[in-house]
Amino acid sequence: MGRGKIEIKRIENANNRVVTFSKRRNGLVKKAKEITVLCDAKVALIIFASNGKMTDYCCPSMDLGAMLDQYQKLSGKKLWDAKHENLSNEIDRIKKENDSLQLELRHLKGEDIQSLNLKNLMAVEHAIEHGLDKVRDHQSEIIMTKRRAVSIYNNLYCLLLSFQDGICNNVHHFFFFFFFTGKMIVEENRQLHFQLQQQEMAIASNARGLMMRYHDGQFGYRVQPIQPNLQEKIMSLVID
Amino acid sequence: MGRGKIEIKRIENANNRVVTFSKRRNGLVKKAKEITVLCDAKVALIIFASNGKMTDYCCPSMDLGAMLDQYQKLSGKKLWDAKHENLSNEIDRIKKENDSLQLELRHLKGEDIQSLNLKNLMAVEHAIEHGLDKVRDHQSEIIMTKRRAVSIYNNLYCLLLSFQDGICNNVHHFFFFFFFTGKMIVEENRQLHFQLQQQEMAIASNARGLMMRYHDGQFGYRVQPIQPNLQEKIMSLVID
DNA sequence: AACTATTTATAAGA
DNA sequence: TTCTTATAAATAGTT
Repeated sequence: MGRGKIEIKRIENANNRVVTFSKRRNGLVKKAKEITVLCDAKVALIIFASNGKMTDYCCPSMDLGAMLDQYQKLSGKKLWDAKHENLSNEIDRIKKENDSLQLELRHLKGEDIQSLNLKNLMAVEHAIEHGLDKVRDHQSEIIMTKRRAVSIYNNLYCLLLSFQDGICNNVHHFFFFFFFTGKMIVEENRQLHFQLQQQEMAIASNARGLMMRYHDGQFGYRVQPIQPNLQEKIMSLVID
Repeated sequence: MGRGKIEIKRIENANNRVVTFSKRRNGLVKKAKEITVLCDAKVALIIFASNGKMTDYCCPSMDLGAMLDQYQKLSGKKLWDAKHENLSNEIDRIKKENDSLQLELRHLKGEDIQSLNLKNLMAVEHAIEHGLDKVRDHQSEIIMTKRRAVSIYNNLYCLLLSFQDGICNNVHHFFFFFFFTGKMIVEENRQLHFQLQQQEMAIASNARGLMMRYHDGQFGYRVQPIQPNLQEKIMSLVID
């Protein structure tokens, strides 16, 4: 269809090739539109020129996504389902992991244990006991740390009192100690105040655990002032 | 291009429409192939007939998936990325859930508790204690059940002995009891045998927990034969 | 981008 | 569906 017949093979002349592409591309899209209208057909057409420029046509009655869904169904070929499948598998894998974590968690909380046999029950018990030990160790650590901090205040306060009482009358020594440790202590005081406040709240809302161990003598501690009647003053120093 | 000019509008005659579709579909595919070869173009073409039948063409130099990837890039339209994104979000959500479960689990096992304050520690401790109570309750339940089962055997065996010893000389009574309970007991015996075997394995591999409680007298139990020297015989009856 | 000689596609009929 | 054929449409080469 033209001045001369042409063989269907790559057009070597670049200019001719581009011109022919343009003409035939228009023809192709026109024919696609025509068959759509004439025959109730659904057509999707994507054309890339060799320079990368794209032209596309999709029938108005169905969007490209739906066309491609249908294509996958009818052809059995997978376009994006492969990628989807990977993600879906990942989801399944994580969900299973999740379930097993949840089951383990419930077991440790003593839930859903009806199905466990004695051996498994004992393993769970062992894990729980181990956890309980560790948690209590850490509680005791925290409390010991606080006790040590309170000690520092105790010592500092006693130093202050000994200065007031004239026991330490070397002003130089006193200020040396006071200024070099004071800054650190002010900061510590602030933190300690916060921690004690938290502890009080904790005790108020969940008194049982700590009280039990307090009475056991396991973690109980008291500030031990060098001068017995100073305890209240020291505590107010710590807390304010 | 035909015997007569036609308007580009739906062909009402169904037969003509189908014939025209067939002809034009072939023409469309042929032209798609030609432009591919002549002009180095990349073409993808999907055609659905009104009856649902599909025809497709894709240039040999690029598969449809790659064509569509390119289409998405150049057009900015999303074909499957939206679905993709949903799945990715789902994965993120589940992973977060997973992390929080894992953290809770580690806390219950006494791991990663350095960052917990005293209040949280006490909540964890409380959860652990509660779980431990439940697990031990269930252990004790299992063991009580076994003890009851062993009791039945004990009674049965004693009945048997009393018959042998002539204490119960009413054959009718004996067989009445024996046959009506025998079938049930044989089945129970089999299950009990299995459970005890498991228990032995559990004890062998994790002796500590049970032994401790055994010595505490918390769960310990013994078969109490009515005739003292029968204990070994009864146990072998139960186990074999 | 237009022109036009020619090829190609296809509508209608068989 | 396929073949035939008259005719419309597409387009290759030219301007």
